[in-house]
Amino acid sequence: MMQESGTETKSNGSAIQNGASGGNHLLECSLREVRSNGETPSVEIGAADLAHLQQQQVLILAVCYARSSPNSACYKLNFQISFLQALQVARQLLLQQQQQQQQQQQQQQQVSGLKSPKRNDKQPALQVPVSVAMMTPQVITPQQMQQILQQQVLTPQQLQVLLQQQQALMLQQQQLQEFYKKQQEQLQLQLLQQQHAGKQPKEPQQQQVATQQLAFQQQLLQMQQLQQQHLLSLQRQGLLTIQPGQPTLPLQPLAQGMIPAELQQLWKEVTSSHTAEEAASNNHSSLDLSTTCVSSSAPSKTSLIINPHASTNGQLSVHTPKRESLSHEEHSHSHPLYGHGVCKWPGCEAVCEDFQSFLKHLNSEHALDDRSTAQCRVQMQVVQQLELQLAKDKERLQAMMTHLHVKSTEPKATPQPVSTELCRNQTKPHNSLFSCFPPERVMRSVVCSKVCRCLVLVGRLRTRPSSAAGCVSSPDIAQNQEFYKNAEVRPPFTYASLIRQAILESPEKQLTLNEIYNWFTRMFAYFRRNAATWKNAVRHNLSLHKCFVRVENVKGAVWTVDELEFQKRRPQKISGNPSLIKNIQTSHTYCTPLNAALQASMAENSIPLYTTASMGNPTLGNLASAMREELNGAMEHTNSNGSDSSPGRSPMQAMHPVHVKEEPLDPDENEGPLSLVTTANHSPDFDHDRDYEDEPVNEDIE
DNA sequence: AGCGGCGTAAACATCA
DNA sequence: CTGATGTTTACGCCGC
Repeated sequence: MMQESGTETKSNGSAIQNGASGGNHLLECSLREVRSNGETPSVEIGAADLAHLQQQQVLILAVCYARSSPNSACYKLNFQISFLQALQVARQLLLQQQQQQQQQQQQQQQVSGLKSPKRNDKQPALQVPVSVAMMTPQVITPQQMQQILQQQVLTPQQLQVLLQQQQALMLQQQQLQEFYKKQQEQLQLQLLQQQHAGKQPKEPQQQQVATQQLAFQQQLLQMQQLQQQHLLSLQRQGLLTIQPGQPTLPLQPLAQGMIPAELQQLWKEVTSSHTAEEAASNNHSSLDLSTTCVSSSAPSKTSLIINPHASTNGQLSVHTPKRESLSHEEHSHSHPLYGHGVCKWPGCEAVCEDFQSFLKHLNSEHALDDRSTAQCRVQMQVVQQLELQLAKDKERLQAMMTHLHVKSTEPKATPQPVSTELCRNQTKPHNSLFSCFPPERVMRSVVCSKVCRCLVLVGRLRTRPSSAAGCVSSPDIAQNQEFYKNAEVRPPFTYASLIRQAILESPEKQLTLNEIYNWFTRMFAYFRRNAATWKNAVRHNLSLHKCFVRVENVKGAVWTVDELEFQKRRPQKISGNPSLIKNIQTSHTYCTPLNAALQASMAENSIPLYTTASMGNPTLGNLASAMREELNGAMEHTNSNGSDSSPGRSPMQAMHPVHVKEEPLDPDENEGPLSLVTTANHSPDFDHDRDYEDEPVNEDIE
């Protein structure tokens, strides 16, 4: 996500830069025009002209910005910010210019016929706004980034509203711009006439221009008020957070760059809270993403604050007593973790009668510990995935509309990240394994709870798709299938179970080794790297386990599954963990794979936390929330050593008997998860499977 | 602490 | 000789 937004920022920046350079060119040309128009123009005219052109330039920048990459949600808000900043700059320019004009008029009236005094304010008037305007798209301030990040949780409806409002504002702005342009032309004409025709000021015209300027200024004021209302409206909707001490129009922090530490902090803050207050008061704390999240006890909106200097016992020290004294009534209604008398901490839902009790609950139940940290991370991933999902769905919508309304045109071939490319490939026929499922499996999955529904399909990779007419799979099912397909998260299943699944999915219930390889790489993004390692493991498992039988075939050797041996292979005991049993009972099994999946995800991301490589693929919100829910229960049993992110094995084996009882229709279920210990000698190479990349794998076609 | 399951690494053999 | 395939052993981690 960060990479994506960074790219957008970069592209937007270049777009603006182009616009800026174009604006400079325009400015120079206009200057030449003015100069070539006659005699040496007066400085006053030059300054006014410059200011005018600067304003135009700023507006051009905003328009260029607006049209640079219209697909991105980030972009829209980014543009909103830049647009308003540009407007602010334009307004300042206008006021400045009007002051100059007023001075000029006064001087002309008072000292008629005299040459205007030279001013040296030409350079500042030229340079400062331009530099500010050019800086705007290049340097994303922390506040902007926060707004951008927060904005990414918008619903499509909100985005639509935002876009409409933005367009309305742009329309008004354009009208104002035209009006102002005309006015400026008049003014120029008038001044030139004054210069050429003599030293007699023409009062009526000047008064008319002054009146127009006044009207324009009022209009601009209204415009600004409208924008402020717009911002307030956004703020009210929770789309924007404006710091109390900050001007409504975020002009001031333009010169601030975004150092990585700030980005990290912002990311954490945004993903853990909905306010920028703490960012303002804690912007000194640079931090590492590997540090743990801290559950805040502050009564402010901020629920999670990252501060490496904070004490690690959960008693947060970052919030000030002053903030503590903020009215609870004000925050109780907007605390993201409290609503309707229920703690909104993911998976908690503890009933808190009032805000005070909620705070107590928050401090006691959600203090800094392994569980809260893990939940925080999961929440971050959830947000991340939702953002990606939103972007993907928007792209889909665009493609659908394009397809339905512009049938003849070819779909745009926009450059996509590898992950997105893979996602698109899923729609190809040979990758339709997960898009269609036998109806009975779909029905069975519907019976399960939300949590389990994700896991059933994630865990037991589906069999062949039925005919096209039988494709009744719901979107979330297909999406769930796509999770491991796209996210480089280690699947929570053993090699043996995966091999078995691959073989059983084949029409002949037999696969060659290479076909097994291909199945792995096709179904799991995780297995598209470190091929030597996992392929060795596959071979090792095939040889090791008696359940895999090598059969000499005409085409060579194929591998089959001895189901009896496979069932015999695992010890079947359900012991110990009461909460595990509870989980099994309450969730109709299949939940432990989720736990393992979650932990796998965490382990995967704990080293390069939230890299695009590991998380840069869309996945399901429900899976993520399921992971959260599962974590709430599962984390209770993990040891308290936070440094150990290796999942250990969830007791899938223990669940097996229960599962068989509850779902007798399904003989193939999950087994023990893959050991998710991330070994240190994992080579960082990206050894993509050649088979996967070179040939359109389709073992299903016999 | 020991056991068993599992993943990983590696050595080795066989074969095309 | 090389690479794919298959077998085996060793080791460490983890849960029980």
